[in-house]
Amino acid sequence: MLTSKDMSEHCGLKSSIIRKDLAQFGACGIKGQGYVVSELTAYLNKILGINNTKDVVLVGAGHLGTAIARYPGFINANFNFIAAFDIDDEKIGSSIGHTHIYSIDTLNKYLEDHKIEVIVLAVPSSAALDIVTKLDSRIVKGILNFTSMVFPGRMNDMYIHNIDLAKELEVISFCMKNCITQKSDD
Amino acid sequence: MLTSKDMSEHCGLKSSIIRKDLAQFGACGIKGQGYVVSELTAYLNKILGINNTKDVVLVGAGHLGTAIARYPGFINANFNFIAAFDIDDEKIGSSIGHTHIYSIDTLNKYLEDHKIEVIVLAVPSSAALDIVTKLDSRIVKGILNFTSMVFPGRMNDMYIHNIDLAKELEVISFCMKNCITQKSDD
DNA sequence: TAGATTGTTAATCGATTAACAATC
DNA sequence: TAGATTGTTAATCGATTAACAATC
Repeated sequence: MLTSKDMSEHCGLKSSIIRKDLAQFGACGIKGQGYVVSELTAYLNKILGINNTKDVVLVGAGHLGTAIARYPGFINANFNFIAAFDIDDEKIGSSIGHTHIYSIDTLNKYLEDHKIEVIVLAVPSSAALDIVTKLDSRIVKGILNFTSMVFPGRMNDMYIHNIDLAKELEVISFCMKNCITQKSDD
Repeated sequence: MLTSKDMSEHCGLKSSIIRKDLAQFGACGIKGQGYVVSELTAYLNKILGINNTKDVVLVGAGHLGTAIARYPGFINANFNFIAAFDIDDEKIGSSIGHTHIYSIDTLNKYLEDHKIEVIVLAVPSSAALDIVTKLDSRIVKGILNFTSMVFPGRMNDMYIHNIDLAKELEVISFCMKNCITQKSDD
């Protein structure tokens, strides 16, 4: 059991807005008590669309791709790297943990056969555009783009979420310079 | 020369707010003309505190650390990985590009000797807390934390910016589920 | 019942926008 | 000068907050 006040203390928001937002999504607290943790997490996962395990595919098995596939947070968020793809013959046939590495030439067929909706792109930026344009947007609906190539947020009917690691260092730099207390986003 | 309208078309914000925000920071456009690109970038870099090259140190030279040090965006943002530190004897003595890898035991002395204000943390989460608590907060002012260990936004007098790669996949998942058009953040 | 905390309202606050005088 | 776009104002919009009746 968790109250809105508990949550507010953890994340630096006022308790009233936590109650309001949860109510907005229809989450059901118990008056005088708070929120049942198990119900709440299930509810939030459902809102985020991660209530059941989702298979995703890694494209690019270099250092960044390997780090991503091994990143512990993805497992907690119910994401499963079902396969990886690379252009390098040395890597094809090997594995990152339980994730097998296939030839990039077989990517589109794999996506179609396994109905993969989300891919994680960690190839050199020079290769990014070519891969993205060849994707079948009837199959792939979302791309998490770790390359420094910037794509529009939406292309065809695919969501593309651009991650810019350097931007985050700029945030720190700005905060240090201006003595801003960052909102902790626990 | 760039107008607020040009910028608004690129990033999906209204031109009025671009003018307002730039004016707020004191950036100086030319009425009837727009903004001189070179002046504007210099100004924005100054605001972000990245107008001159800043040396940062990488802690953890595994896959993630290596990928980060090689990430092209950091160079553009004037960040220079002056050194890397790892616990693994195999890695110590070798390099990632021009970044030499030293023993983690020498980290704090190095930070002090070189007056390094920002470190990038890419060690296993189990090692994160120990490293952070041993840092000298009179020297280090900012930490970019790529581990899945979550730190408060501020500790002692150090800014800690937590990066959660998995969170980004949740964002995509949510957008796909709710057919939200993401704000592109070019 | 008494105590506690939700869900919701109404009030406040801040951020976004449209519009336009200033001026290059 | 005529055309264009800034910087800024005043109006709008939405998000945050405090407060409290409802109720577990």
